[in-house]
Amino acid sequence: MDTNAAEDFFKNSSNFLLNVAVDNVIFGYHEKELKVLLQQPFALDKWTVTGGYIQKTESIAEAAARVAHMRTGLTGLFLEQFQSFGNPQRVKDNGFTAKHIAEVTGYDIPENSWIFDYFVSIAFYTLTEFSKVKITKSEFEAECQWWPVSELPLMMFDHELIIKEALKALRLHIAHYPIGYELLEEKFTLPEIHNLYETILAKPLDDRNFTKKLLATGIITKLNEKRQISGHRPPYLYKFNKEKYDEGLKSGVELVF
Amino acid sequence: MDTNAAEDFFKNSSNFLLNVAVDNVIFGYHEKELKVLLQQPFALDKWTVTGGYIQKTESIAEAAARVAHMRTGLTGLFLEQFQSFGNPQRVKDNGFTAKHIAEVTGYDIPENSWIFDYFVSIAFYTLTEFSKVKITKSEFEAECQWWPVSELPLMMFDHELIIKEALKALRLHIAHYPIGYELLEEKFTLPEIHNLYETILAKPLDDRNFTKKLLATGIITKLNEKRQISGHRPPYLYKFNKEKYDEGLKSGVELVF
DNA sequence: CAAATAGTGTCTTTTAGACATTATTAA
DNA sequence: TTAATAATGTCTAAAAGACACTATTTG
Repeated sequence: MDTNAAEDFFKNSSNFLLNVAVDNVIFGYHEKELKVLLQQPFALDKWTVTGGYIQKTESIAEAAARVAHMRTGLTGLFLEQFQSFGNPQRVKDNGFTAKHIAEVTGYDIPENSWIFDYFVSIAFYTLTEFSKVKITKSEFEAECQWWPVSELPLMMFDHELIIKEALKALRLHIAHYPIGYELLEEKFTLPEIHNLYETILAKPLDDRNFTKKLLATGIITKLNEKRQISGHRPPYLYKFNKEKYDEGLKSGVELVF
Repeated sequence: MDTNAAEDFFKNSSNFLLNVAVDNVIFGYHEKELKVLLQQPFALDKWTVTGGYIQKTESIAEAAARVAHMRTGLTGLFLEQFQSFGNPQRVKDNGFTAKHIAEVTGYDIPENSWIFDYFVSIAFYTLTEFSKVKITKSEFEAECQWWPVSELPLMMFDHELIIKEALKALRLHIAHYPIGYELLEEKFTLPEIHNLYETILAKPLDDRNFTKKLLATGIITKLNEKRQISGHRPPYLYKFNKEKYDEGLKSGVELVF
């Protein structure tokens, strides 16, 4: 998109739905930390979750997948719609004005551009493999990077609330469905998946009871290999039993910790 | 609204958000049956749940409450947002066209009226006292009445799916939060609340275990009165312990049956 | 053999679930 | 005394939760 095309974009929304958009809270797990992918629109000083407008030819789920793909390069993400946010004040921010954006970017944006309208946000969250994500920012973003959910930067609009609610939904989800397939390597150890659960739930889980319950579901299978780690006893590797895992996604697996 | 005002409404959406609306699945409980309030737009032959457009000055929750109040006369309803629905096909229906509506109603509606646009629906459900609802239909509806959820009429758009998903969400909700305050009279008997749970969950619940668990939560209190019913042993009356009930709404009460 | 972490079993308490008899009222 | 429905307790099985020692590797 060149500058003229970009400016046309702000004047004319003809390809997109008005007043409604999607936002994706993209979670990644890395080194015992839960992170979320944030972007900085127009080099403003606040951050937002990744999101985008809905094309007139696509469903809201398709829009969420398309937007997530643009930022991460990943397809086939498991996107879970968890809540919609809408009130006249939610996209008002003193940094998000035509004047300010023009100053920072040089774009000539009409004061009454549709992008400043009341937008209802249909919010999704997803879990992705941190290491496989190839972050691609759009021309409208200054930065796009991972942030630990426990140390978020200053957020624009109601996006801090959106992340909080996404986390709540994720923690509810984890009690009823298997998780981890998108977050761990193909082969992983019990301490690794144990850590993942502890990180997402933000509380310690007794290792004996955790292992007992997880193995009882049958969603993971022990391999005849160990991870090579020096200095102490090497842990066994496991992999997901994809059949049981997918069945659990459909019909539910109680894993209350 | 006179006819001119109505026709202006179809041409000009200026007070409302475009491409996004709210739909309310209003559940009522009556005589051991769970019912849902449906309306018949424009005297067409299909039914929809109650819904409406969002004003530019209100939040989506306020819109849902306003629309529900218009139909039922009730305020302070507990409206629970459970899912949003959006795809380009969802509001296409061969009965829902300018031509057909003009034939049935006499309104002169432009073929390209905004009401035929792609609309994302933010869906809520609520539980109300069947007997206290004073149904008020809008001028755009031929009928508005209760239907048993087990015997729905022919539904327009994706509204049958919306009701199914609302029921799913309600049944999930009932396992984690107290319910019934809006559905029963102030004083009620154990068999009555037992029946309510059986109806919503659509399965029989052992009366001894049901009573044991429900009483253990402390959300209901036994009164020193009995309901006068002739021909057999009269049941004791109970009322909700509003304090415990409200606390349960906030922090959750596990009542898994 | 010391350091570091992996791996595992038992006991207790709580909860869920199955199940049948007695109580009260009006006619 | 019969018909109708209300009220209630016990036993068993399963699950949750607390808890601590042994195993394996490297340096």
